[in-house]
Amino acid sequence: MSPAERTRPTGRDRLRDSTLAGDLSFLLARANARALAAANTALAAHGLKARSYSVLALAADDVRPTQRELAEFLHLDPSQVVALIDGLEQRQLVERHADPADRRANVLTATDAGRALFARAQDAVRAVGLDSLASMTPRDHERLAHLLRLLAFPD
Amino acid sequence: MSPAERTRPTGRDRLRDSTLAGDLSFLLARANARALAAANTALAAHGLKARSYSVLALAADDVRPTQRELAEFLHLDPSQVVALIDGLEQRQLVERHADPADRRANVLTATDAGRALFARAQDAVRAVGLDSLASMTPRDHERLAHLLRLLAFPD
DNA sequence: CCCAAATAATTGACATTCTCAACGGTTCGT
DNA sequence: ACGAACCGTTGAGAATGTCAATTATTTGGG
Repeated sequence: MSPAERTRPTGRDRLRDSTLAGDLSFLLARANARALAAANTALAAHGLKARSYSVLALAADDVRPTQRELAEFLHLDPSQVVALIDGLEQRQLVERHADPADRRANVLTATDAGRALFARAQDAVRAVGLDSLASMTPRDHERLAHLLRLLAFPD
Repeated sequence: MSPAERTRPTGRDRLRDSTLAGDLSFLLARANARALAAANTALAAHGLKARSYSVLALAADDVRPTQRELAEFLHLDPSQVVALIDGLEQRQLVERHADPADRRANVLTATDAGRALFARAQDAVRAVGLDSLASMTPRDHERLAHLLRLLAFPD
């Protein structure tokens, strides 16, 4: 143990005791950064990232979203959705279908291969997700989800 | 009301009922995206972004962090911290001080102007932050902070 | 019905941010 | 004393974010 660690708080603790560390937005950002990093490493083996995983998840869930709906839901620019879907479509994981009700819009669906890959990717994400949440009771987990929903969907 | 809205769930609701929408990581990402956007628009008037605001906050809070500590705490690459501090230092808001205990390290402090700007920026952030949290009781607010801390600082 | 305005997807340009590798100066362990 | 590890810095290249313009389609008002 170094002298500094005995005589005064270590740098890590000084930062954790800071005003910023008590700020909800900061905690949100840091928790998200951690979850994102964990998810991305888990998904890398399947050739996915958090973004493409989210798109694939919605396509595989029979939500049949249009690209605009995806953009709003994932907080992305419509042009980013184009690139995202291009990548998945080239890998034959998803398909664009012209919406019969509005031929401007494309409805996104998953192929069988897309559903299969998503199932595997979901398992991988769940496996690492447990690391951080193992110490949290199911009750707290549900509480957290509820409170986050209030922030994620305020209206 | 359009026929589609009466006969089946609207696109927005279909997405919110999806499996992905129940995922904690997704809620975290979306809540963070919203908070970040709100903070950034509030900070723009002061020439700050969430990142530079965070750095300034720690400098103004007498935490005296080194650049490496900042990088770890904010989940940034050390090279990004350099650019961030360069910007703040050129505006005379913060100062780099060689750490007497370790001359490789720079300790960051805030100038009087930096503290003054931070105080104003903090007010601006608080003003918009209340919008999303107004419907949340102080009790829930504290619960959420506690649960997020578990995810943000797992060790 | 017709036309202007609004909307969905796409493209391309540009800025910002992320990620890495390399380097000089400093400290640490042995 | 010496090699390994570490801090800050620089620079390059990839990935992401942001925005304007374009085409095709829908919508609403006259």
